[in-house]
Amino acid sequence: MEKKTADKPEPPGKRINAKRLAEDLDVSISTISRAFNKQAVIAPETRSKVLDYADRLGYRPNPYAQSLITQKSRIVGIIVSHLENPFYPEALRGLSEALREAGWHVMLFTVPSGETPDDILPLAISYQPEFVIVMAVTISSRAQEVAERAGTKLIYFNRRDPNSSIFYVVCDNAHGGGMIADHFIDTGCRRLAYIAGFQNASTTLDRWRGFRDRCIARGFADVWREEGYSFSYEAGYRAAIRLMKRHPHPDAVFCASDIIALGCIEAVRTEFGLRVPEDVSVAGLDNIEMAAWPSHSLTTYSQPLDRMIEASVKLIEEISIGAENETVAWQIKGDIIVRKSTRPPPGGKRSEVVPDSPA
Amino acid sequence: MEKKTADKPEPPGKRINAKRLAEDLDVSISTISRAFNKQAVIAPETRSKVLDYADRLGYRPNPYAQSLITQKSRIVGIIVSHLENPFYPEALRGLSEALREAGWHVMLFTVPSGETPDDILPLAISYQPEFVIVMAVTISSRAQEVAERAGTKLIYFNRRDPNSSIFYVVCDNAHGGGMIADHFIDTGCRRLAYIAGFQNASTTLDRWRGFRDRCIARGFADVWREEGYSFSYEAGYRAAIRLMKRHPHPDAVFCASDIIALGCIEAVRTEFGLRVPEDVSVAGLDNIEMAAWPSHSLTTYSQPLDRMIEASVKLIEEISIGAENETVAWQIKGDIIVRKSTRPPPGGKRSEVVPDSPA
DNA sequence: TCTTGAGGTGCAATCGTTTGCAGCAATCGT
DNA sequence: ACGATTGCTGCAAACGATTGCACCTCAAGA
Repeated sequence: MEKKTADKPEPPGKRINAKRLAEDLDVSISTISRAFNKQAVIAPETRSKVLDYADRLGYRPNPYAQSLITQKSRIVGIIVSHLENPFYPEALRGLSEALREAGWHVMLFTVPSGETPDDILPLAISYQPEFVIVMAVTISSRAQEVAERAGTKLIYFNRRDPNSSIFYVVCDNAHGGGMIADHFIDTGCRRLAYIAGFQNASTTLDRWRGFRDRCIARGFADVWREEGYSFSYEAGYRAAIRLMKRHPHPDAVFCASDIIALGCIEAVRTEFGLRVPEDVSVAGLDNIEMAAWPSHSLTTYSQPLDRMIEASVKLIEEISIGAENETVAWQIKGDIIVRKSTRPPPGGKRSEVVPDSPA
Repeated sequence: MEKKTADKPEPPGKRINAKRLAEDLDVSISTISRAFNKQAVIAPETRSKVLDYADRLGYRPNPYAQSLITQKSRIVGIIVSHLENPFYPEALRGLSEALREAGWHVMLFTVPSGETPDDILPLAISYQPEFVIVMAVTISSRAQEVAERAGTKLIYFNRRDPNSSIFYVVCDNAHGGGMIADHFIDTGCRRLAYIAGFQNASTTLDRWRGFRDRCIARGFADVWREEGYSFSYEAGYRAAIRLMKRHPHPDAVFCASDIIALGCIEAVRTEFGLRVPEDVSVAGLDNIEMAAWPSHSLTTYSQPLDRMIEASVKLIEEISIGAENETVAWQIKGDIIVRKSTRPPPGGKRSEVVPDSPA
């Protein structure tokens, strides 16, 4: 048997693999494999010998071979449909980083306008991710079956579907709606209105429910509702125009998202010549970064993004190691953030006194 | 040999594979494979028989086995570092959709603040994507070698590195700078300034070069330059404050990106009580969606995103099929879009007369 | 001295495809 | 009528890892 000296010159071509390392180091392929596997039994000095040499050669175990044999991909797919709403890039970034830290790879699937998540899901599962996070509208039950058959688990992020058993992570939207209602009423607003997003989105519904219920509870039974049909600046702009044509027009508008609220404010100002907040208070929900810009200074209810992300990753990790999980849903409370798009409280105090100038 | 009837009841467990189909249909595994491979020779009726049955069972070839044997992953990694700049979500969405249509899967890698693309690249190539699109700062030459050794090709998007041979796709930033300079000068501005982004980014440099050169060519030799240090609203806000403290203060500011321009406008208005565009013209470059909002109505130079994306995908496809490609770089011209953040031309005409109200 | 066990390593089967090559039946030209 | 061609299909060897099992060595205990 020919004795090999380690670190022999690169034979041309041929991607380097475990076999190559094994030959060079006079060990078996199994040993190479075990050196890379944390819980495998292997002599410490053997492991470091392998790892060092692998490092010099730039060797890493082939992920496809690994996935093939272990039936695990360490891939999480993310389906996102509305990147034009700044909340989603923020969420996407956070999720991507947190998943990466937890050792997952992220595969991205955007939903083109005109298509539904249902259309994309088959594609998303075609690479057999272990999980798919759906940051979008809901998935039909038929599509859910397809995913299940493929062995892919679905998780909703910022969505929930009361009719399905899909795990979800959301902020407490109803609580948010309630807080905004309180704030409006506490600051003397009386003609209250809501601008909705997508009609059937759980976010639209929950925020509306929380808002309206609190209004009713405090004696304001007829809250106006205007459909926005989507979560976008344009939607807010147009819905606000329709809404403000009422007589009397509302003096407080809760928008189903920050980006809707920004469109709403703009319409109120330019189309009706009204002042915000003197004539109309406007609040959103999300607390996107833009909301803090001085030009907007939007009162809003913050989605606790960090904790939502943390919960999502935790959920994935637990399901992944097979812990039969009783917590199928996370609903996390956020905080109201009062800025200058709503009337100041009677006392004149604001929760954020600083004029939000960039630090 | 036992005769199998097609469509037998699901044996429990066991992900279904080509072998299973082959047995059920009394053909070989090769035939199953060929049915899915467009250019394989196979009798049309055999193919449709296989495909139909596969469809009923929900079978799809295992991508890991495919990648393993073919040494191709059909995966494109995208490294993006600044999702808070709305240009990148827009670009990301477009790229993601175009790549998907071309049959590629997209793996997303975000660069956490405090880390560089160099830190992320090893991770990005660990899943052996065939390409990695870098929408971020530049990659060191050491990291480039690592990628090359792993067989992954790098492509810059909206970046270029004159010192490397990495393929890139950018818009004609220098042309953009020149167009803005012309516009400023044509509309009577005389004290011209530039707010930079990241100091060493090619975008910062090229836009500056185009802008300054044209200014000089037209007789305005001393163009002021203020560092922004990053492409963000806050950076623009702060840089504008420093810039406007000059005496005399500038009457036209070209910002290295739209998002910087928005911050700049806000600072000019709130910190100095000046009017835009009456006292100061402000222009950006990118033409992000927000730039068209009535509240901003930003004059800018549009990045031809669609064509840049098209070029990127074409580049990838061509390299992928081994066409030795002479076009290693795409530099695509955009258009100036005059809105209301800059003084109107003497004639009073604007290229966009419509007040940009959401359609 | 012999047995036992622990620690470490190698063998070989396996994951689910692709693809060059060989084989075989049917068709064609002469 | 017969060899050549064409059109399909199957065989079997990869691809590059993981892992249960067997085996070997050496130290400790009896």
